[in-house]
Amino acid sequence: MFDQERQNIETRITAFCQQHDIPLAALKWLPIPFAGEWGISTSFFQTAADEARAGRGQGLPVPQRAGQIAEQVRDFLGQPAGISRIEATKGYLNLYFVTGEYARRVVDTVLASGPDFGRGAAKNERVMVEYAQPNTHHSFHIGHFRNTILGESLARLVDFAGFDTVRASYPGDLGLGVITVLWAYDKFYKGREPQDIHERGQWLLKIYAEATNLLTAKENETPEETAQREAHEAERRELYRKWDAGDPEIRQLWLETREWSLEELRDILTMMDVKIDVWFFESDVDEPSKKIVDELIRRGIAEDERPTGGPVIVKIDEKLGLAKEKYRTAVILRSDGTTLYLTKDLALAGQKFDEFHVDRSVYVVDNRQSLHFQQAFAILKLWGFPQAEKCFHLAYGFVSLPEGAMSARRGRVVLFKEVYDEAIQRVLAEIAEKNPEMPAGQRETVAKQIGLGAMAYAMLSVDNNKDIIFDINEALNFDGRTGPYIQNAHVRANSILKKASITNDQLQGTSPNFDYELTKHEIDLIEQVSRFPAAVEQAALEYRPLVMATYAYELANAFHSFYHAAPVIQAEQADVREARLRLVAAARQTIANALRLLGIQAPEIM
RNA sequence: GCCCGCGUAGCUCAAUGGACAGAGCGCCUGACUUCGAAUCAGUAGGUUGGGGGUUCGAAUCCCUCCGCGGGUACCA
Repeated sequence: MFDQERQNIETRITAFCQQHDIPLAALKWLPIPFAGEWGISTSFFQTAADEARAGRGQGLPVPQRAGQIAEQVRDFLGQPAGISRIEATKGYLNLYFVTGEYARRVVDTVLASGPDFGRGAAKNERVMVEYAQPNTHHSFHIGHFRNTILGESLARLVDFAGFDTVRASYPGDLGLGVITVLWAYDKFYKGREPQDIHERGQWLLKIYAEATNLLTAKENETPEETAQREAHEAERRELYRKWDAGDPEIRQLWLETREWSLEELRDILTMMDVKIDVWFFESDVDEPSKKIVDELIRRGIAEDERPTGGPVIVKIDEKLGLAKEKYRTAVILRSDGTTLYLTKDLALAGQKFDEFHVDRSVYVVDNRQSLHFQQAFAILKLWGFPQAEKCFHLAYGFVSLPEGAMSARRGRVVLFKEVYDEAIQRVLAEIAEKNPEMPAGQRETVAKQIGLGAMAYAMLSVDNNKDIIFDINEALNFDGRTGPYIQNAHVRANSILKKASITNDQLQGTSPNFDYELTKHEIDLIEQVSRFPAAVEQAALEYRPLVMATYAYELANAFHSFYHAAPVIQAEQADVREARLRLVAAARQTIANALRLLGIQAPEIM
């Protein structure tokens, strides 16, 4: 936030080093890691080490020489504008800000920018984020939730950081799993579906588990059972054949049942406030992907082994001249001419580049598919797409249960909707206990905001490449490092401002005066607020919502501490009261912005 | 076999080359006639899986070993 001042000081340090023939290494600036004072810091270890290596050292050990340079620089800089004091210690140079002046500038900037505080400059690059890819004919489970909240948060981050952002969803709507549900529905359950869209989704899941059971060979089957199972299997195969041939009746049934799943998906996305820009279906890229295989064969990238009964393959390692097996050999078309997951992903990527002109493409998909994406990106590169370099698989650890992996086949899944309903119940109970005055009409809305906030934060506050063993009591914890903790900070800030009956216009009208002796808690809070733009930038460039999740907690924590330690409305001096009111407003705004980037709502009361 | 990921406090996790490895939960102490206690302040808890190396400086980078998970030619 104080780039200009930093620039000026950097220029002067560079000049000093040139004068004294010191080979200055690139300056890295960090916040001073000691609470209570506020400033920036850099060190001269690298410079001293470079100097020694070049044989130009003074014969001193590196740490000592670094300390010496730091002291000389301190003396040379004197008292720059906006800096209250400079300290050279243990090879580090610490620059402490004139707190009042910087505090005012931070708070002014936040209040003037409002919801745009922290927004990055336009990057002139288009990013597509692909997430929310559940299979149809199933229900949305807690693993899909991790995927969706991760993708949505990332999309909001890159958008806010200044990228032109396109949100894409790619539901899997074909394959044997889908056909299995169609078969069982048609044979046993036709017309008996529940009307509620979530009940219907769960019902489809039950049918799938049941059908899989019917089609799986058992130990000690009687001959009758075996015959029965084989008859079922033959029916399923026949159904697949008819679907593949485009049988109108089967296609109609397929579209109708697919729509049930999509209705459920859209409803959940609405609850999560996710707005997908582009829908790709696997079935849409099935045919186009076959043409790509032809092209890859023509250009000598793929090898067609079909004449000898084999599939179409790409020997990736060989094509790249790698000795060790890394990408291996990928099959891109079955020997019977039907497509694979990889085939369709090639076609999809082609569409993203050609039709949507994306510069970067991020795939939010679980880490079991890492090899798949490495192969896909390698083939795209061989195919000649320059954007292949900017394709990124955001792999995340899959969500499992204490009793093992979730399995739709076995019906062993934790559904998003079950957890969501439970979350609302728990929040309502909490409200009844903690805030009995809350009007009945508001409770449901607030319960949704808090319940979803807890669920989202539980997913986002863990690094994406870590597996999660889902525990509902952990996910719906409202104390400590959680979504509700951050939301509560927003509510408290809001409550103070409401009680002071101060309007936004009044807040913006005058500039706060922070010329009194600021407490440690005020300085900490202001520092956290000022860090927000950097946190946005880092999270977006590293594709890591976790960075924002961690930041949001630290900001809320600074606010809660401030809240207890520093009276606002009850401040004795009028100027302190005014300044703190504006600081509270700035904190409220920053918390709201941070929550928004995590896909979490910022409630007014709770 | 090979490839990828992970291993940090009792538990769940941060910190990805910088100053003393930080939080939450749990344990124990305190703070509500006070701007909302879904909160705050404090105590205790660590040879960062083992060993070696690079570096002024390593949880972080390199090598090696151990353990766990995932993947590994016609599933997605």
